[in-house]
Amino acid sequence: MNILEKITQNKSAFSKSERKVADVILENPQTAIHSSIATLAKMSDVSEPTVNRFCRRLDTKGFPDFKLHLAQSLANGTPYVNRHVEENDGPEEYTKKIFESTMASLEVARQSVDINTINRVVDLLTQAQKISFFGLGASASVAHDALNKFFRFNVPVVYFEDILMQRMSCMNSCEDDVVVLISHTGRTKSLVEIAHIARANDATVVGITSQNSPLAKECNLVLSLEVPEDTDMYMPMASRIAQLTLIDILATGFTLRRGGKFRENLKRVKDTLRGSRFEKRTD
Amino acid sequence: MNILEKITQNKSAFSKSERKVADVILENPQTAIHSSIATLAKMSDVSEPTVNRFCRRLDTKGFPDFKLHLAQSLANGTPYVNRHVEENDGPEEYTKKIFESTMASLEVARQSVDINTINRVVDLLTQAQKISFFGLGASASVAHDALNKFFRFNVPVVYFEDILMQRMSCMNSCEDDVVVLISHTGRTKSLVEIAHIARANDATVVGITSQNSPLAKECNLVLSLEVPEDTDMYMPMASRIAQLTLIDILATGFTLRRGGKFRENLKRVKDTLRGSRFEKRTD
DNA sequence: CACTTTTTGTAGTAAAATTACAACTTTTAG
DNA sequence: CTAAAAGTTGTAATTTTACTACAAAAAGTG
Repeated sequence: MNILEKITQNKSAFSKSERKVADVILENPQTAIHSSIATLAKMSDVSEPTVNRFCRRLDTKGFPDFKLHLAQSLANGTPYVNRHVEENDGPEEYTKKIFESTMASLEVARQSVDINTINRVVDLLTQAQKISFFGLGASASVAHDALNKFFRFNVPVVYFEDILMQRMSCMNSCEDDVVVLISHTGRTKSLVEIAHIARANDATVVGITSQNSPLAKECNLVLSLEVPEDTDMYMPMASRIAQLTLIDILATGFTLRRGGKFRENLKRVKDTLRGSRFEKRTD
Repeated sequence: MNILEKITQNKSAFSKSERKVADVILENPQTAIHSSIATLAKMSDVSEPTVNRFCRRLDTKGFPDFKLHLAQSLANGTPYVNRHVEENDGPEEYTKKIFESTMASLEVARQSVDINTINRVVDLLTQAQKISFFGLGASASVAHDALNKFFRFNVPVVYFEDILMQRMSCMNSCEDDVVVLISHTGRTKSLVEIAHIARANDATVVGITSQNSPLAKECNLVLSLEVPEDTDMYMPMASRIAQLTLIDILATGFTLRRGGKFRENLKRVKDTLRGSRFEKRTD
């Protein structure tokens, strides 16, 4: 239980002054653990007992105990909380916030992902005759990335941006074909339709989408990623990073399943790129 | 600096009573962090100042500070490390490793990134007449993603996969145009050439690449990301996640620079997508 | 607007940690 | 072997820190 996340979660349940304390701590947790209750109270512009009450509200025994929890959270490797970028943030602030939010989202994604489903999807992919990756909008670039990875495996892999091409491709799919559909919301109509078409043609449909969405319901298997999306910017950010990481995991699972010989093959694929590059100076 | 290891190491340098304290703490560190100096002194059968001196000898400010260090050491050590996937890893292991490696890489990227350059690139982008994003191979999907983001800003934005199209586009570029080139290695020949062409036509060239690479040398500005790439799989993984995060940062900086009215516009862009989606049930 | 409930701060109290100093060991040089 | 020096340890006083009780203020509620 990361106490920093706990603070952000319970933030709405706090009182006005308690929220002041929360803000100061989230802003600079490293300072917080090295401060006394008096200095922290002054920094937050509240009284000492308020700080104490704040600690108790987080199910700690008191201020020293709270500091211990905080210290552990910081050491835990997850000092990352999803904090929204604000109007007046300078480059330093928003850079920091975006990096941290991304890492926090990855942590959440990691915990929400189902290992068994991953294993089954890897199974399917290794046995597939043809693999298709489709996504629209922001998820298109994720599908694009998946193409780039699986293409190296010398498996027939398909990727289209055009929804008509996607439809036609699915129409021609058959058993032993795997169609991977990527959508954060899982509510993009044409993608749901594609899922339907693919299944009607006996292909196996895997969704990288959110649970219980219309798309998820059309899929044979769902790799759900419950990532809190930063909606302030009206752009998908954290969700597609999580999706990409999932693609990495599937690709890795794929290569591992194929064994050592297969990986030598991958090395050869990479080596053919050498001609297109400037040599690395070996100094 | 794990303090528990430090204790075992320095044990020989301790005095007799200090060693008693060390033993008690090593025996049961979990109890130690929840004890006061008095109880710990009693447990170790020494006086309170001895415990205090013991703490100081470990380069801590005193007993409370020592407890903080101890708490951090007990909190699972350092979880986010770049650990390579191995031959016999099961789904659980490689999933965990990939998530953690990705997060570790983001942490490294965050520290290596230069805020000033980000700020200057954001400056350039906001003032650009036309913005181009080009990348090849794995970086193509990053450029693709950038297109998706900047396209929403109602700025002329260009993206091509085809190197000939890329060349022609750069050939037609002029002052006030910004060309963003993405390449992990910075040694892809055709991308270096494109950089050269763009600069010859007075466009500003921004590289998202590694420092001191041939590409970096051709650029006006370089956003360098020193990310340790997992080469075991012969595929770019962590590097492109870092690149994408950088794109998020640039996009965010862009919107912030444009101010609040602009962001309402973004919301409208997002709202137009609604027709293409199934309604979210509000239950 | 009077009442209750919640929130917040003040002042006093208790506890914990630190310091100064003295007593006790251990070491070492003659 | 012993006396001075250096190092170690504990006692007691001091300071810092955290907590509690209670009252004032603010926010809800009928």
